[in-house]
Amino acid sequence: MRISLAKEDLWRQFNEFTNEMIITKNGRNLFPCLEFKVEDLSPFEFYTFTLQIDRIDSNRHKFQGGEWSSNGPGEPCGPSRVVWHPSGVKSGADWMKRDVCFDRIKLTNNVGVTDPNHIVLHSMHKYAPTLSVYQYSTCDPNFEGLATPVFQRTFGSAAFVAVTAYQNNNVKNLKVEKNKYARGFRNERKRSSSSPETPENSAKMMPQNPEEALQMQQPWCTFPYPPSVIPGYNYPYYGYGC
Amino acid sequence: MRISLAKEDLWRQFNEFTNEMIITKNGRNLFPCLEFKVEDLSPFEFYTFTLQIDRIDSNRHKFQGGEWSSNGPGEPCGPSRVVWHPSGVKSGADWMKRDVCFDRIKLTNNVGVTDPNHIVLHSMHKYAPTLSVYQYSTCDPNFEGLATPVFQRTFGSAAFVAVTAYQNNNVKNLKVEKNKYARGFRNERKRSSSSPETPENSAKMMPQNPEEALQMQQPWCTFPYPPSVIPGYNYPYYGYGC
DNA sequence: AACCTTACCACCTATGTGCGAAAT
DNA sequence: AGATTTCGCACATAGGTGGTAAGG
Repeated sequence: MRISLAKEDLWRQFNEFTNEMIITKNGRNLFPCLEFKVEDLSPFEFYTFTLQIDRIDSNRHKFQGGEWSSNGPGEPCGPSRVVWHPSGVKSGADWMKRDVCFDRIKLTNNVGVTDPNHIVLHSMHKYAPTLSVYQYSTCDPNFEGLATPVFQRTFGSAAFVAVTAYQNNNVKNLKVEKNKYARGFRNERKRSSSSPETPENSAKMMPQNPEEALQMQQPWCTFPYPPSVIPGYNYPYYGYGC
Repeated sequence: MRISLAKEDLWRQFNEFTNEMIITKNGRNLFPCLEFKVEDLSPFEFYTFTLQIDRIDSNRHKFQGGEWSSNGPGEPCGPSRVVWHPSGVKSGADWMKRDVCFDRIKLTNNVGVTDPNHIVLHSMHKYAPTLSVYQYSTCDPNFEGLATPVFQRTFGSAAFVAVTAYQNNNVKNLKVEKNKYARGFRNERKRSSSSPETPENSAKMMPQNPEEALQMQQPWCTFPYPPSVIPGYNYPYYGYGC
């Protein structure tokens, strides 16, 4: 089983500035989208994919003088919400047909939300996504018990600070440049998005060396909930609305 | 198991004029949407839903002098394309949570289409949708053999003539009035959509009496393909695209 | 001619962006 | 006083309508 973050080059560009993700009351998409390239599953075994977004340190952070630094102790970590991939239980052959994409996930700071695709985060705290893969030799719904993932990894190259407004103009410019929905802001000024505004605000969170980066792919605290395929219990509702 | 057509009142209004559905090369939505109210399934049994659109007579039709009449023999009937509901195999409890809606189906006259949600119809021929329900006591993928539906009904109140342009202004006006995407055409003229333009072009296809209508809910010719839950074979691809 | 089909169009709905003033 | 959050906004993408003129 080989699983890697898709659009890794784009993620790396954001990560070099320390990535930021907007959180709003009604929920905001991640950009880039969380998407994974999946290879070498067993074609006739069955799998489910879940994603959670874990805190990667214990601090609150601030952006000052062009760089991120600690701003005292952070909020306590609660359990991370586990989001099932909407496709539910599928064969390995089916999963490998295309990248596994969690593009319905939205980030929010509204603790009251009920939408299972919304993930509540604390602003000015650091996070990274964790992908878990569970395997079943059948999709028999009578399956009981708690599964242990056959694969689990936290992707440090997709780490970010949750914010309610962009702090680093380099990150903002790169979002405007790469996200098609922000096209309306591209030619407002002669943008210098590829050249950092201040030289010192790059590469604060992740080491440039990919080998070192791999060492960092561990969340600071996690409370994973193993998925169950018992219908109605923690079952993914990504309905096909009507 | 009780299954009925949702939005029946709206369907009835169209049916009184003889309903029409536009077909295009790239595929056109049905309006109203095919949607079914489902009650009294066994909560812990598993079900799949399929829909097909069957010819309900053997003729070609024409709209002349404000009414539909036969226009000679119709095209030969091929097998109706069976469209799985995108939710695949779900428990009765899950299915009953909301109406079962086939809103991704599109109608086309392009025989070369590959999209599994596109249904190819002949213009100027009459059709009605048939819903089939299959039941499984498990969603074990090793299940083999051809299933017999536990429920199957052709809904005559949702019958229509496939057309490339609306023939009956009463139908067109009702579509404009009821479909939110046609709002731009509502105030072009003082519309009289509720009052038929010609008195004689109503109620040609379905009897007004609900009891008689029930007798008509049989397709003229069908070639249903029972669904299989073997992955990869005729498996619904309503992906969660990315 | 008469009938039917096609391609492009204006006008909708719905939703994803960052902006910037105002509120907290 | 300063940092952070909220809200309405203009401007994008994406896609669903029937109209209309031209084509078959």
